[in-house]
Amino acid sequence: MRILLVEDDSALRDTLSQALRLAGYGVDPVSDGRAADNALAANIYDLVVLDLGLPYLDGMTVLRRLRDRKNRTPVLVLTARDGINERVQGLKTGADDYLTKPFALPELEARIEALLRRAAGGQVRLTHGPLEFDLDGHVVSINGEPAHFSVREMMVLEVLMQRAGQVVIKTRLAQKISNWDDEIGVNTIEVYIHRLRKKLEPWGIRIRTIHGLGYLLEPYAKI
Amino acid sequence: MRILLVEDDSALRDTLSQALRLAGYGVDPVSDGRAADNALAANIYDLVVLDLGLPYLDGMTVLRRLRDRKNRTPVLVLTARDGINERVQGLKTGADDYLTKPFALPELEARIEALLRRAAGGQVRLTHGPLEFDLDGHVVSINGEPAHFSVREMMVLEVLMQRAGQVVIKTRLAQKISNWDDEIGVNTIEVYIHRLRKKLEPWGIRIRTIHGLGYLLEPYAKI
DNA sequence: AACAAGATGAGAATTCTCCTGGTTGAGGAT
DNA sequence: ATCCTCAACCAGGAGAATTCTCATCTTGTT
Repeated sequence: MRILLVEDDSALRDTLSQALRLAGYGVDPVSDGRAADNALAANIYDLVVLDLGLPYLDGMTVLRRLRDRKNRTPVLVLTARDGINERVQGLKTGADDYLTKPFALPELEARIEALLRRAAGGQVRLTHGPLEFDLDGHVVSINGEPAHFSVREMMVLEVLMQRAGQVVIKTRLAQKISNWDDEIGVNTIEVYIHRLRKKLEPWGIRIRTIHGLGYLLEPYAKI
Repeated sequence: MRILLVEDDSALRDTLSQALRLAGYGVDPVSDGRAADNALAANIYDLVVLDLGLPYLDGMTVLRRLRDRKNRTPVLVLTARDGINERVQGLKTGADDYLTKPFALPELEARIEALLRRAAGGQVRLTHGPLEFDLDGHVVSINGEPAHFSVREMMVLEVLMQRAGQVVIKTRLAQKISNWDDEIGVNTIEVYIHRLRKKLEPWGIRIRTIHGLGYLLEPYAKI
């Protein structure tokens, strides 16, 4: 799997490319829009991670030029926290997903995986009784009815579902969900668990507390 | 199991190496990045505990150099909570786990165990007749039914099961359970043994007392 | 028998969880 | 711009569960 990484901040570029290599991808890091455009014209990539604020040639332009060449390579856009409009514009222009900085590295990896899966035609669903979680589309549904869950709620739920029947330690949950520059308190996790319970218990899906350790998604049993 | 401990604060280094030795690991403590780099080039370790703020050679660099040598030894990174962005960006890079200071010693030990298990491949299940203990998932079940055990009860049970049929000295149990600083009385162990017996004897699982020494999980025999 | 070691039940001390409510900040609507 | 809504996060206190000690009783050893 070959990824083109377009990011002008050199520290971040190094960090990301090393992380992605460790995750098993082949990474070509470039630092400006012109280099990205050239690389995309000359090579075939499985995915592009594209920062928007770039020297020489704007990220948005790179994306537009790519799509103009009828190239459907998945593109994951990185935007600054306050680049609200950019995001909307990016999705319109043909980005497949976006992530606002700062983001948690695991989340980037998760989204990359999801995009690659989608591109490969695969669809990944976690199910637990009447509960379904479409990781690609970030959609949760119960009994086929789409249900509303916030981003954080989904993150917690995803971890719990992936380890259903096993204890997930609270600090581990906190780490999975935190951004990379500050960790959230464990109390926050408790609040999300509380909210998830409110939404899930009416459907017979229970999250058990393991005192002193964490939480566990109980195996589903019909009532 | 051989652990390289890289920590420049001498007090913490001593504390940790002592604790890890008590937990049964072979520990090589070093105090700076250069020493760590040399040690890693010359020896094979099962795990590295790596502080990031180091003299002579930065912890992040040690890690990168290690990975550049295609060395996959698990690395657990320790970071200061206030050592904000600079390192925190890179710390998730190539580290297998990380822990922010200050941390509780039991948590460090738990994560070390988890990393070693993961490196050894696969999940660990202890079984003893109808009793099953999934260490990673922290789930104990009897005859397939999940059973409720408190954290401390699990700790004692784990040691007993790992050395089933052999005598476990009481102080070893006490030390497995004790926290950072304060030791607990021997009677406390007796209480937990008592509780375990109450839960296990109905299923024909017996813990024998070896007077003056400790306890022993009897080989399981059907009734 | 006399002493030491262990078992046991009860409860105090400690730790953990749950939940309410409030602050902040982003994004959308007016 | 300004207001509004909603998500994210944290603080704090009531209540719950666990941990651990103590006092007492039982068992084992010499």
